[in-house]
Amino acid sequence: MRDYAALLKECGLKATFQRMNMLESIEKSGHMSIDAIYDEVVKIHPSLSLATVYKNIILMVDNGVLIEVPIEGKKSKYELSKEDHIHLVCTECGEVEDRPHMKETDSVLHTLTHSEHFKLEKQQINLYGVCRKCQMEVAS
Amino acid sequence: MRDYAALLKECGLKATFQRMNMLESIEKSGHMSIDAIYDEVVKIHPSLSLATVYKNIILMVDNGVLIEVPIEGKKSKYELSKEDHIHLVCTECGEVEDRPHMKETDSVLHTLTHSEHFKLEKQQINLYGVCRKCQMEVAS
DNA sequence: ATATGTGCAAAGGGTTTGCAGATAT
DNA sequence: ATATCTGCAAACCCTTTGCACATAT
Repeated sequence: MRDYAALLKECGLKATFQRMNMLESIEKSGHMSIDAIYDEVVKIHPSLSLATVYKNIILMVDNGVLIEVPIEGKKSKYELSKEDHIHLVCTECGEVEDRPHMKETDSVLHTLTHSEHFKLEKQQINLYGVCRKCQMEVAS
Repeated sequence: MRDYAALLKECGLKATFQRMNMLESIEKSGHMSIDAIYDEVVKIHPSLSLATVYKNIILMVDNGVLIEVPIEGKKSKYELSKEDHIHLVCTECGEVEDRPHMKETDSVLHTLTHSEHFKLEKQQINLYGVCRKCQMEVAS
């Protein structure tokens, strides 16, 4: 659990309770949609407005505090910024899990983009499939 | 240029002019948003409805004729189904280019998911950055 | 003290839906 | 001939915006 207040202030954003609670929920869950964030934080802040959540998501993505994870056929989820990693997206339950980004893959992709004269800024690897838990549930 | 009529009939979809023109536009362009598809096809079919485009996109994605390419901060684009490949997404002009999927990467990802007991269905590698053309324009 | 942020309500835009007429098979 | 598809218009979100009040610094 990080120092959310410091994280926000570094970007010139005020450390409001709304924002800190949003970050805490997101970090705890890992990856959340905007609705899920609102549902979670409104429990603590009954006066929270969905508009505030939208505004803050945009601000925090623009400032690099959050990362958007676009997902096929669904709404984007958001996660705290961290070093490159791979997403395992379960097509059954919708859960997203992180896995360490692998050096072999990384170097291959850098070589590819370098030879293309493509100025690589960010990579996003999403693997879609059925997670262990959902496989077991189907079996039972 | 494929046989769009056959492609559609294989899925049990009727080969209408609207659908075939959509597929032709998408294949020609490579990757298109829904709006772009509508703008292109309505030139040929002035009576085309945006609702028809939406309905057909959903149908063709569900039937595996099209693939959705979700993109950070933007609306999804759609491409014809083809074997796995990498997307280079230009953050300046928004263009998406395909690159062959690399065997090294592929085997690493399969190893990873296998060891996780994650039943891999589909992989999606998006590399965001500035394409060659946009780099040159900034320079000039 | 003041620039920012929040909440509300309204506006805006994208997407979906229902239905009657048209079309592919 | 008939199941499917299209186009239209309305409905339905989700998301954004403007503004007055509240809050962090």
